[in-house]
Amino acid sequence: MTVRRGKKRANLRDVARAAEVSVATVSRVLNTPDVVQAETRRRVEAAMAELHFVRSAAARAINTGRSKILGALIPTLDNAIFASTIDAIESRLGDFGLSLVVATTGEDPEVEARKAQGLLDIGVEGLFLSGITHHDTLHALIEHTAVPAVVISYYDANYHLPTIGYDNREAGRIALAHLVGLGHRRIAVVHNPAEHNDRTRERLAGFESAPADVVLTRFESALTVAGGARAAAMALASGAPFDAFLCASDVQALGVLFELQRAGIAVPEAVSVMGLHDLPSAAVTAPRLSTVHLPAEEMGRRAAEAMADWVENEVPARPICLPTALKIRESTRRRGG
Amino acid sequence: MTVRRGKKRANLRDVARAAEVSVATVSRVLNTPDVVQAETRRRVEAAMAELHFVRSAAARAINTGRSKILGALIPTLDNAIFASTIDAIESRLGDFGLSLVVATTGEDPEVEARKAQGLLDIGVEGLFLSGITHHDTLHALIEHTAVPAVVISYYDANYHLPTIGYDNREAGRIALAHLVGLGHRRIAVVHNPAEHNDRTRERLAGFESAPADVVLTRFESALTVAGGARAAAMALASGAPFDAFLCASDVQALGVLFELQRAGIAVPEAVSVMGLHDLPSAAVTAPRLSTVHLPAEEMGRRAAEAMADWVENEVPARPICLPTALKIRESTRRRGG
DNA sequence: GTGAAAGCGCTAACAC
DNA sequence: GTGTTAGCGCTTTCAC
Repeated sequence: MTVRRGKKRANLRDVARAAEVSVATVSRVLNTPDVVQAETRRRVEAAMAELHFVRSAAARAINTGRSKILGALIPTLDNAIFASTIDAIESRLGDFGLSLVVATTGEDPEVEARKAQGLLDIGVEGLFLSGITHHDTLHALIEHTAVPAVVISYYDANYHLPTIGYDNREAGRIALAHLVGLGHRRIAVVHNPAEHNDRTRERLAGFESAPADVVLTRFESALTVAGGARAAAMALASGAPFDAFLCASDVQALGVLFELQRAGIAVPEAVSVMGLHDLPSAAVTAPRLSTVHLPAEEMGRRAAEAMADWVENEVPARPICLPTALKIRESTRRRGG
Repeated sequence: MTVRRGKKRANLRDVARAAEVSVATVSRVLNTPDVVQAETRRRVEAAMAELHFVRSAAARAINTGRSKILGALIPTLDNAIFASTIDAIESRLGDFGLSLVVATTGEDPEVEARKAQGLLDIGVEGLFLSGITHHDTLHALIEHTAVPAVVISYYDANYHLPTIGYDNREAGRIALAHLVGLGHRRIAVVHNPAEHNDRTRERLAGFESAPADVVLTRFESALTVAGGARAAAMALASGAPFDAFLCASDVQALGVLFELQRAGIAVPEAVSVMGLHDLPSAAVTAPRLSTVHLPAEEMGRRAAEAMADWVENEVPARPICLPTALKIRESTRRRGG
């Protein structure tokens, strides 16, 4: 069934007829205007305006083999973590005339594989993936369709797909080292479930670089502000004394900050709190959050550029490792200092 | 598995040839499987699997006139405000086999109009718009193309496009009334620029419902946590005494909370802080934020459903006004109480 | 139940 | 510079 909404819209032939030229000429003013005589072009443009002509993306795509649409698979949008990256990807892609459709996976590999199929069904030319942990089906899909795919938020030069991100383990190490350097020994580690999340797994591995006299106690909860608060409450309820809270993400660190304040525990006087990510709001909390900066925005931009180069010029993306940086603010202090 | 030579992927004809049937039959097993004889269908399905057949969305779209893609124009993704709504839209749309491509406008009407054109160029079947303030070009575009468009985050039954949202002015009124009912008279209003933002404008209008003896002083800054903090700092620096901070959005309220804490001003003992939106984290702050709940998620769901009904069954969306609700938590208290 | 064939709206040779 | 025309991959009558 062909759906006709209101007045059927004008097509190339209609414009050609109105401008008294051939469809080829109309197509030319659309694609290579400078090759058309000025006067002819003017007539065609007038006709297009008159008829409110909008070229059919589908027909265009079927001929060029290009949809100009890319797909991104991310765990969730409802969380500041991916927002700035997606924002950067979308914005940079726009500079190349490319669009982005984002699909959320809820961190479920099966959902991810299913949505990837859906993305391919609508004709995306390339895929942005988060991390390297994926369902076999997705891997097979990428291999069979040979669709350009780049991994973000993770760096591993040896992965079979190009990774454009940062070294999560190193970031974890830096955060841990900062705390240890401050003399903290009894550390509460707050993190989200790592089962399907390799970024978290790597950060936790980085935390494990602690010297033998440092005691790490893990508290796991959801990757939300509320989750962080809950984890802090669990740590407090455990009765164990902690010098510092080390969070696998700023989002949870925010929750930890709130919960400690609620409990009347002064940060950083009584306990230090360390984040990891450097969300925009991390610089504004009270106290301002010490954290490890992750170049989320630049990563998005670089990933978009690499993808554009891939789909436009057939240059496959290459791994990029972006540097992270320690941000010492107010939420961490020398033990007993 | 047969590896195809060249980069060309299998098409209907290839599958038909492999299964020794006609393209029509292959098309049938794709669209109306039950009308095909079981054995034939089995052969076709085997051939499709063997060739890793993926039907071309473009070719499909050109025939059906349907792209199954919708577009959303939102100010930004880098801000919790739209995230849950977009998340809900995307998710609900998925239930109807529809995809979403989101474009960010940075709250610039010209950018919005340009991106809307871009969305139409890639063939979206419908548009989600934020608020009712748009560039003339966009209005003209919507009228000429007759593309289904629904407005979210706003409610106005008389607007020429269906609005699915809430009454921002009423929400503002509720927030203000709560503060006034608590005995507050000197109120610092923290808000983002309202120039291109009718939601904000309406909320401010709601604030103006204050009795004559209430004094409202406005502090404008960016719609971010940092912006809220900055506005609070300005209010504090002004030297004027305030009973309460009334924020046009929770995002800014978070910043206000942080700044007040930094300044050593107890909330709600010394001053009340009122938000508007009820972000997930509002329930976790210290103190927990009193606010007016905006049904962001339900709005996204309802908007998606209305849009699906529109593009699938040609029933135009109708305005929906979702109720807001006062959430009294810990950040507001009776004056001197 | 299945096949043949006519398009859908556009691009890209190739001709003039 | 411009026109003619053959497809692109699929859906959809309409025969059989």
